[in-house]
Amino acid sequence: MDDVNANALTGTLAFRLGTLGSLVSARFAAAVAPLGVKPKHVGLLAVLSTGAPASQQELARVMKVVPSLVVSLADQLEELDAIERVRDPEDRRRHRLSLTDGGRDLLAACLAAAAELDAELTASLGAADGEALMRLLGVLASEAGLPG
Amino acid sequence: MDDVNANALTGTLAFRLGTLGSLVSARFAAAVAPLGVKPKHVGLLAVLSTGAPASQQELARVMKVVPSLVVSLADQLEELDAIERVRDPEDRRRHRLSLTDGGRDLLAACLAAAAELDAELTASLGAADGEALMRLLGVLASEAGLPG
DNA sequence: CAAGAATCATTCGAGCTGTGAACGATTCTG
DNA sequence: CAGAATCGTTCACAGCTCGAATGATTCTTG
Repeated sequence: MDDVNANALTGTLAFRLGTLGSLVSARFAAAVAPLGVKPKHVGLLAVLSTGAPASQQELARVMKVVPSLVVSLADQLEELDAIERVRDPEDRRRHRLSLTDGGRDLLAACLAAAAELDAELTASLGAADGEALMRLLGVLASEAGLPG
Repeated sequence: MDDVNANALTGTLAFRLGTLGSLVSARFAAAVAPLGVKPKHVGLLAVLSTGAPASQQELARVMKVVPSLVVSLADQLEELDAIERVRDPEDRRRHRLSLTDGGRDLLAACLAAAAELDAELTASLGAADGEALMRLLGVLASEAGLPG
């Protein structure tokens, strides 16, 4: 009945990280979909929530995506009245993106969804193991040059 | 110079799992690309390496993908002489897929690549933490119904 | 100050993945 | 034996991301 299929691949750290990562990403995407956004949008909002308004180039660099992708993400977030996009008066090539109040609310809702997902994940682990996992992933992430 | 950007999202377990997962997946894909295969191919080979020849439906079910995707994966692996695809004499609708010797070699090479990637990952963690991470991810995976 | 190089945002086309719907062949059911 | 169900296959399609080309603006440099 159950598929107990452990093979040489599944015993690999890379495999477990990869499959769990894509599973968790899918679950997070499903959780924020009712809010009208996708994970990349949330990432953009989260970056904007720290510090001053940023140009799209900065966003692209921090998020490790191509600038043209930031355009469409920002378009859609602007459509939702979640961000404001104004020309930078000091350099009129740039756009200064900043969160609106609605954007802050939207981000908060997305973070709540992430927190709930975290709770579900750590529920099967226990508090101590949950924090241990956070710490280990943090080491790996910073080692890889990722935020965290 | 460095982007020290920790925001409310990056402190989330879901975010770290997601980003690390996609990073590791990309690295694994790059590692096996010279062998002419992609991660999904390796997954198929790995499933075939355990137990008897399987039908494509079984593969699709275990790998959690749609049967039509198994068709193209099997096509390409057959092209590489990594698997054999013969009609099941007992049910001539089915195909029985099995590894060839070359397929076993190919899988071994892919597993070696995965092991090397694992070594790189755990290098920054130390042996004890590396095993702890494996264990925690294993719990999460089996909790989620994934192989592992 | 003028001309060319560089930078920013935008648009557009392309590639790659994976999906779902239709189809023919085969087997099961009653 | 007739119809339903199953297997594999094909094909068109949507989603996501990237890269090149473009226009606007600013910087550089002679």
